[in-house]
Amino acid sequence: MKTQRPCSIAATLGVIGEKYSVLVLREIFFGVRRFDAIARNVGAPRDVLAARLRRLVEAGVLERVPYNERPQRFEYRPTQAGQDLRPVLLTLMAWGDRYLTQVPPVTFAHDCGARVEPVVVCGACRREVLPGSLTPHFTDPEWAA
Amino acid sequence: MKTQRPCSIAATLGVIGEKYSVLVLREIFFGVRRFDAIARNVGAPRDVLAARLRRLVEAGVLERVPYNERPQRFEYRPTQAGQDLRPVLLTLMAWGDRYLTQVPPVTFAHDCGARVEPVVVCGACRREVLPGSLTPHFTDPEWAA
DNA sequence: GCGAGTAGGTCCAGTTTTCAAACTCGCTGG
DNA sequence: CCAGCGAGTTTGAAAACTGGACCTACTCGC
Repeated sequence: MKTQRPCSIAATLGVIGEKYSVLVLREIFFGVRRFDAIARNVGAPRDVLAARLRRLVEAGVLERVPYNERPQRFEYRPTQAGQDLRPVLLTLMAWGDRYLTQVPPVTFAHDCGARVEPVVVCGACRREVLPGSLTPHFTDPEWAA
Repeated sequence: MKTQRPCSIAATLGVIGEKYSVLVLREIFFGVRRFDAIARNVGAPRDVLAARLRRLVEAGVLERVPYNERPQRFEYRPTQAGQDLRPVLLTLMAWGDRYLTQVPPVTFAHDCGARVEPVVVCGACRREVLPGSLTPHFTDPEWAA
């Protein structure tokens, strides 16, 4: 690949950026853990799904654990790193709900009773991160914007 | 494409899920607005970049506005819908910073003075959305997990 | 006026991915 | 014995991506 700006967004996309990877994670978060069920729900070709699962396991996002000996059968579970991708899926879902659908196909109820509308806040001050409120700082000045 | 679960995540990926689309948005958020500069920074082939920009404009995420007549020159600006994708990029970046890099290549200072560590909270109760705290509800029972 | 440079693309041929369907392997249940 | 399931692998054709060359329309320095 050509040279590109060093960036954690690009790095993350190197793990979950290929087609279907995020949808696989969605199924995992819904509790779907078996190859055939994931294939059905995401609509991916089986060879592509096999490749994505391998990649996600290799990257430490999923774990491949046997649930049956003879014949050997495996299921896929999220690791802690996998769990920590949940915010990414929630923000993707929130945007789609707002701009692409009339009726959200899936909603989440939060513990507090409300339907979850995820909001991204600054971990320090707990206020919402608004467009103008951020100043980037580049570690490598060669790539400063 | 095969049938797949109806889902706002998939819908959103239909807009920004192709290779380079998210990196284009990253550049836009850094304030980079011109074709050549975006091409350099994301490392995409120029024809692919042209296709991505067309798609993002068509989807209402970016606007193509002239900044020069004779010769006609255009720049790309985020719409409100585009701005609202910022949380997606922030959560992607946060995950990469945590799991894939030692030194974050880019950090953001928030208005409050702190380095931003984005946290996703429930819009209603303002508490962090934790793994076990969500219950999915499916509009179409055929696709319930 | 002439060549070089800039900006925003398009076009091309070669490589890589993706696709849908068919097939394999090891079992289980009737 | 035969059918079926689960988890993949194989196959051959279609689609997407790749890096680079090229095109158009200017502007600048000489």
